[in-house]
Amino acid sequence: MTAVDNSVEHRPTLAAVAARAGVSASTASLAFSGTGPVSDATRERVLQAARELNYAGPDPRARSLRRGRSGIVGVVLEERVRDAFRDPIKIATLDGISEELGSIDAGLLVLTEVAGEAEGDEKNPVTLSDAPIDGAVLMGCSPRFEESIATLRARGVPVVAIEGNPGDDDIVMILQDNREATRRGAEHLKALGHTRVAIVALSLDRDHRRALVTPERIAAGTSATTLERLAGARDVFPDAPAYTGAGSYVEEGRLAALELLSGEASDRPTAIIAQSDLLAAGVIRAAEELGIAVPEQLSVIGFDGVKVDGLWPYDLTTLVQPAAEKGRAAGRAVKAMLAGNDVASRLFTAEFHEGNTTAPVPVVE
Amino acid sequence: MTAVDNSVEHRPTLAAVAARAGVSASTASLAFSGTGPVSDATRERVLQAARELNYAGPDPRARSLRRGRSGIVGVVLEERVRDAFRDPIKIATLDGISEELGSIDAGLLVLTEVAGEAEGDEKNPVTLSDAPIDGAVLMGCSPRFEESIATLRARGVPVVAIEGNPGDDDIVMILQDNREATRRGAEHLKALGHTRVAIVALSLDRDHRRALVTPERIAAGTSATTLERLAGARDVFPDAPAYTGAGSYVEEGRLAALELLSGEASDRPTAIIAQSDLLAAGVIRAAEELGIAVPEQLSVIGFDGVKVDGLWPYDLTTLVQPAAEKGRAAGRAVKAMLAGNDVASRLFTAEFHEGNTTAPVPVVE
DNA sequence: CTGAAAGCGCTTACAG
DNA sequence: CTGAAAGCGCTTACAG
Repeated sequence: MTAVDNSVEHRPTLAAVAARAGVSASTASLAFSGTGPVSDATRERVLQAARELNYAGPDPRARSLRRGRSGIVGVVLEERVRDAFRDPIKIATLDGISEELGSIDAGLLVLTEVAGEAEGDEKNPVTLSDAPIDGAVLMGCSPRFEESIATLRARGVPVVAIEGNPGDDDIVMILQDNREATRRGAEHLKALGHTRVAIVALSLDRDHRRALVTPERIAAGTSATTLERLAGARDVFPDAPAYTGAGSYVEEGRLAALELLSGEASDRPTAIIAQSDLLAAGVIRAAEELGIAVPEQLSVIGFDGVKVDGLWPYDLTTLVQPAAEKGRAAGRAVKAMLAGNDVASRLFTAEFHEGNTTAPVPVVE
Repeated sequence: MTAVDNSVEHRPTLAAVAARAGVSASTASLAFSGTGPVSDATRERVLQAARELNYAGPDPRARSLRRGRSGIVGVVLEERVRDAFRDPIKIATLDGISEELGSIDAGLLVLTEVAGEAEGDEKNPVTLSDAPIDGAVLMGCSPRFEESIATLRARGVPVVAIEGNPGDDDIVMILQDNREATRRGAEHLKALGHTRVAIVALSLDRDHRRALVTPERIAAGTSATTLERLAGARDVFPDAPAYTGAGSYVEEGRLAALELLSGEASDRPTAIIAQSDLLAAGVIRAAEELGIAVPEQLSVIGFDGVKVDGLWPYDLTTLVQPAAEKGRAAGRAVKAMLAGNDVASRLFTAEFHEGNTTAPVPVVE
């Protein structure tokens, strides 16, 4: 393999370009930024000089210092990249943010709250506390949430939180009607005659345990999203047993469903409310394995409205949350805050989608 | 919802902190950076003053200008965020990059080559040509590849390309033995007695067509990865028909396999080589639908070695590529280049994994 | 261990 | 339309 030379050459500066073009630095600057009035002839002379010197344009570092803006918005993930990006909702949200932040969808600095052993590390000084960001979007609530906000606040960086714990702070939030939406889904099941309903839940906290949900676990739960959706389901089915998966994955849904569907046909649930579409897909897989027909013998309902790849021929009954729109709203909120405007929090509504995975409760003969 | 006040306050400066602590700016700077020797008493005085003034630390923008480094590395995607992140290999690679770039896995600026209508846009000046990045990793080859490299080169930004077209430029590359690895997989099938083998391929170009592969399409193909894997399969099975999916998704694999498996049992393929694990998962789904048992009646082999969520009980026979390691290598390469070292390109090897989706060719009775 | 000075490369009022 | 000047906030040799 060829070794490539990467000696750091001396980059030319705007001053050098200006000198060669025979104009002042101010004029050269104007020629590049397109601000202020410059005669075509002069601009051309400057650009020509730049070409000759192989000058690629103003140094963004200097520009940010002078302008007091870097043009970069941080996206703070609560887990490492690999985990965060397995969640299609997070990706859709990220996509929405980037879309709003510039049609070139650029300028997103990915940061994580996974600090810890960062100390003895090499010098990568880009952390929440010293990244050159103009604003930040916090994705999801987490134990470090408060800390992150405090850090950012102290730096004067505007913050928007997506699905944080409401009332955490007087911070701009992008929220979701998790409880109400789940309740709507549950009512759909009720209307179909279901009474034996079980819940496959997301993680209640950072432990990511696979286990039955108990009142103790609920009391200790830290994930607002999980708790809200759980409450919504139990608004309609107060006694529905719930089992948490170790994450929002098909395989976790499958494992949870295998637990919940293990009983006799006569007393196993006739419907399962999953807290995400991926979990719901796993529930369907488990049902297939056990020879339980969906939706004839088991109704399944999800949450998210993402197209689960490979789920065909099922069209999942679910609550479609406007993930990309939430991202765009977050992006817009950051922009507005940067413009110095007051910004209000927003509550989004998930829409019920009736697919082909729910049906009337089977008649017992 | 409450509106939050975000008036941009006047942030204190290091100079203000120094003044309050009764020391020079130099000393205050030292107190924060931990470089140079400062007496404990002095440092404490500085930090105290900072606390009193609510100073959160040196401004990263000024620091980058002075140091000539921003601490940020750009990751250039060839498509928009939402598409790039549906590929588990890209995510694993990204994770490897971020891991290497700092254990806090921070400092990754996501950029895309999707320019186009960026002109009339609001001022988000963060593009490939003016992002404050110290280095860049190009993820995947693309038509704009050359252009991106040129832009970055002109700026003096060190570039590492993952799976670009080799020989594109004298650029540092992280490559993969796509052809040889696929050939190894094909030879495994041959050893099992298979002769009627078909290929489900990734996209050949940006068209993302679902169609049979023809010599013309190969000649016009721009995706090195697809072409290399195709060549590897045909090294062993020169006449194997190939069908391209519109992307690396389970559903695309399913559709392609439905085409390829449509014939009579007596002349349909007994084995399918898929160019990604997601495609392979789709092939398995299609086989299930058609009542073709895997691996008894159809052997399926993938590429990537990602755990496809929800594929249980299948353990896919595949070529495991070291995606995270490739990312780490890219990260390390960028770091080395920033340190002024010469860096060589690297070629990675995918390892054959024999799962339970391949078996001897069925006996025809 | 501490301070005075220079300067990173640009942009932006301000004059003309 | 163009230029001279100041300064964004910091860090880094260099002296002491």
